[in-house]
Amino acid sequence: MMTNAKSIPNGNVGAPNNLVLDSVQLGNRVRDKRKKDGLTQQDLAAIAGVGLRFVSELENGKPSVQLNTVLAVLVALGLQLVIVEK
Amino acid sequence: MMTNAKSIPNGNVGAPNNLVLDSVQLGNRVRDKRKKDGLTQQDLAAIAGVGLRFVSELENGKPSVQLNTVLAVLVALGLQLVIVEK
DNA sequence: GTGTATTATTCCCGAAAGGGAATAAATTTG
DNA sequence: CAAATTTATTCCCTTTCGGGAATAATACAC
Repeated sequence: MMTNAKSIPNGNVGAPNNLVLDSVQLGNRVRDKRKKDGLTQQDLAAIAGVGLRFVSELENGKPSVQLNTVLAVLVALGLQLVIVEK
Repeated sequence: MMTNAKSIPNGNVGAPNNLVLDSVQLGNRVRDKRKKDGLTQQDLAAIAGVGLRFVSELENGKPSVQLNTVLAVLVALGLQLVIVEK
């Protein structure tokens, strides 16, 4: 069942605004933005040109997703990655 | 030979400071930081716990790298990913 | 509650990631 | 320039991604 981590009725699990990032936070950001945009995983998958299964796995923090596919989803949501010095 | 993109004696190919990101820019960021830290690809690979070949491919902008492996390298370099709304 | 939409998970499977090691190519040094 | 170091690429191989489709499990209505 993929070990819960969200389940807060609200939405965003933690993380102030944007900033920092691991695969779980990435998934949460994607989910939040998708919902804010009123999209279903199916919609997003179609727009990004990826599989529905992938969107689900991504949102649930699967660590071994491929960068290009992730980027396709981010672009579809109007999100961008940035690198910062820690 | 992997289609050049760097070759500027200096270092950073473009991109103001940090910001924005696709796999090629990611590779350049990684390379720049590694050199700034005086590390060899071999060193970085060892520190990050990934293969030498992977570091080479990553720095050269291979799009289909896996997120977890990328993150391992970024962490090894003291770098972090951030998501921003475009 | 029952039914419906949304999401999570499974199966099958082809394509590819990525590790180590060896080798080639390129870059740096003396 | 030659020698040494660093980086890029190839080979072999095991593991796994990720798509589609079907199914289960949730969440959301009414």
